[in-house]
Amino acid sequence: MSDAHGGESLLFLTDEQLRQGIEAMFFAYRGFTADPDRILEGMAYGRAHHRAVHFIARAPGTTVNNLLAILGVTKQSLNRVLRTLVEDGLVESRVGTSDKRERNLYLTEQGTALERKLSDAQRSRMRAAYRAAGPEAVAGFRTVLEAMMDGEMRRRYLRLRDGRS
Amino acid sequence: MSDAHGGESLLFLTDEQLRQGIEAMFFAYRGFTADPDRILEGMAYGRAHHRAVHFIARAPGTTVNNLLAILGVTKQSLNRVLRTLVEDGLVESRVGTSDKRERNLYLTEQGTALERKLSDAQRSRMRAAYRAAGPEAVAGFRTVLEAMMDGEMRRRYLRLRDGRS
DNA sequence: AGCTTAAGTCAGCTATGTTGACATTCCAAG
DNA sequence: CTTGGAATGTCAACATAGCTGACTTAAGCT
Repeated sequence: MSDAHGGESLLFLTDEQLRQGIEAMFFAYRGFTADPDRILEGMAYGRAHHRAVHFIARAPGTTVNNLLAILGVTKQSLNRVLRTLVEDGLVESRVGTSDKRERNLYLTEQGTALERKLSDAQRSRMRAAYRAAGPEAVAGFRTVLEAMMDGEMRRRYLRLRDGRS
Repeated sequence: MSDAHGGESLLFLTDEQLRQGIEAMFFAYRGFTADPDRILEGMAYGRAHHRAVHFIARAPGTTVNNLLAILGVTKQSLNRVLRTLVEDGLVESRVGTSDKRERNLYLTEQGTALERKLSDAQRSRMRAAYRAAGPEAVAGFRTVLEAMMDGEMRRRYLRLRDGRS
């Protein structure tokens, strides 16, 4: 238990420190989603559309099933979002080539434009935070976040990150 | 646009790095809320109840208005949550002493029990992540999160953190 | 041929957020 | 003392985004 942090105080593991971390996550996540949310309000879209568009941009040609697993929602929930995106011409759904039961999802030019707009806003805040915090803080930030993920989600995250999608 | 990666260690500011940070936030937040969510499902409560109970435990006697500002929701939305908590005997709402228009909110014994259960689960994951990442990573984690908050929320967070609540 | 899988759909439910309108209570300023 | 405004609470109506369950269609596999 009391492992070798070589004389380190373990003060960062007190309940008080943990609670501060919890609250930091809560408030930071609000900031994290604030800018895209602002862009989306007034459009007929919400955070769910943002997430779908993000991961389609991230892995073009991804299947519905894969997206379901990444987003962790039911197909009914995703389908509602996806349908509006396809109807509005932001997403294209092509019948799979090898397996025709599958649908491969792609952003249209219009979809790409929206994705870029949302992503620019979110990256811009991220960049400001990273710049203010410095490279070492950023490395620590990533390390803790990865340790906080559920096992299944961590695997998905790493696979995406390392391009083994 | 074509931001100079001027040969230097600004590698952590590339769009690719920022995107990875964004996805890390997304997946980590899922883990962050997973354990309390699991406890709450089946009870008549949800994440909104958890948040209310958390911040009442954090600052006993807080007013409804203060809670509204911290949670960033409308009073109607909070009121629905608060009402069920009061009806179920988890939260006590006392008329303010100096200003009788205000209501001061406190957890009952029962409310404290639920809060502890939720908080234990959430802290436990946090502790595991902190332990795995080490003190320096934790410091960086906190630094980046704070830099990511909106100004108003950062002020609230710091006030809570430093006990100037 | 028959089972499984991928996707999509319909119906209905829940949780959590939103506006808008309004009542009550109380403090404070004219 | 009255009036105006602030803090709180309530009611109604609605939107978003999640859920379950039941079902269809088409395609692939054994």
